[in-house]
Amino acid sequence: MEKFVQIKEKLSNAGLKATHPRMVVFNELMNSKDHPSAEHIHDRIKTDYPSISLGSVYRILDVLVDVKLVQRVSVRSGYKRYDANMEPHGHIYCLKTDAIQDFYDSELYDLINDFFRKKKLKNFKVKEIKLQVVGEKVDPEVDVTII
Amino acid sequence: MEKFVQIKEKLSNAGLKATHPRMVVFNELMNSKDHPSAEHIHDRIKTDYPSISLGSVYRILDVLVDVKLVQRVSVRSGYKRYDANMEPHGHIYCLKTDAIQDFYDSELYDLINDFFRKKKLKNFKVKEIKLQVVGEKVDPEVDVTII
DNA sequence: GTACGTGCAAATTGTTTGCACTATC
DNA sequence: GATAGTGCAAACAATTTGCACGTAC
Repeated sequence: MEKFVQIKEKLSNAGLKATHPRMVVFNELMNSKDHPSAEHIHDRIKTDYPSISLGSVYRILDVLVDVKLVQRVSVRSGYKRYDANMEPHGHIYCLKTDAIQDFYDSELYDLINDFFRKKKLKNFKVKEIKLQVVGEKVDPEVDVTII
Repeated sequence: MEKFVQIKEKLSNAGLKATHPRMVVFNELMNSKDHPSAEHIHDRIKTDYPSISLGSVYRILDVLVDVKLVQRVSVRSGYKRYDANMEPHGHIYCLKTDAIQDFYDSELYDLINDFFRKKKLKNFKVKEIKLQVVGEKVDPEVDVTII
């Protein structure tokens, strides 16, 4: 699996065995920008790797989340969705299509971080600040863009 | 059910029949500040109203969300949680205890709203902006406070 | 009285787990 | 070769649904 060299390294660095199923799942998630669920990922990879089981996909996603190579995105939908992008960013969630799109804006992130640097939360250790913009795409086929 | 007069009115105004189960569920949620799940609510009200079924609690919460008397809060947990507070506010989520606490700060909300007034999202109609502060309580027994 | 809501139980959906086997280190 | 990971199927948990009965308007 020559094409998985970087992925292999990431897994090893995280202290995980670089197994074939893990590389395939992680690779698929890194190449997806639509924040798929475990079932989505399973569907997509089983063409190339038919023997992979859904249970393993669930287990693999759990360990990837544990070692912080991947994060979960929580939205209204009744299932968990995943994101291999670990840079600080927000999510745009479309109620109509259930689509989740990444949203970057360092200016806004600075604003929010500055805020939490001034106002402190007592009795709480902040790990992460999640920002979700909920609404509806006008044209469901097209991505949202920022002007 | 004299104590439910205001609730009765809210339901009627929303175009819903003011049934006993609906009033009991809505009342319970309004008196909870811990963002309970359907099962939590069912457990809490069945002392006073033993005949109520869990299925009905689910259905009632769904219609209350539909008419915007109640909102869903999405966090990591594997179940849906509800909030009868419809004022704009954020949520503090504790990874250790699974507790959700409301978080008000008009200054921060102004900041974020100003931001989205300037930078527009193309092809997207924003309905709501959700802010979630994820982390861990130091003392799990005590609420988080803002300084 | 009628249309909508409810209780109950069964069905569905998403996720987790136990166990025998396999592959990585 | 030891240990941790996988496939498979069964178990579980949260939520939804069909249907006969009940209740608000």
